[in-house]
Amino acid sequence: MEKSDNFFDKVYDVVRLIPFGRVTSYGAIGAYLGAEKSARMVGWAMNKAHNLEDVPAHRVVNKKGLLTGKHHFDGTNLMQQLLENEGIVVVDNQIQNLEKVFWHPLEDELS
DNA sequence: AGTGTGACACTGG
DNA sequence: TCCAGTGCCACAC
Repeated sequence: MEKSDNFFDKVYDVVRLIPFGRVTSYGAIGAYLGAEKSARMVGWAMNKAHNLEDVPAHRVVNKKGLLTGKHHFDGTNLMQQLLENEGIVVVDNQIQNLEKVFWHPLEDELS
């Protein structure tokens, strides 16, 4: 444990930094890690992350704002429910007003 | 050491 | 905007 799989660990860290009522994309996280082209890897990281309660994977969606990973959650609409619970409007597994709820990891550093 | 895979992103039609 | 194909990189076996 505590292998600190650099890549994965960073992904988890970024996801945890996602503020309430905001979402981000795999690509954005990948870019933050310096692996913009490895967006797919981010999704894989989430695959393990969804086992970790510390990582709000429901706040991570694809660039289209589509809840691609909701299929991996316990229930069926659990991911959507969680997002709606944060004030995010989701329709047909797609986030509405994505521009408004979208959060950029790098932007957080700018603070 | 090699193969398969993946919750994506991008480009072309 | 949507559909299909391609690239991409790192992990798991």
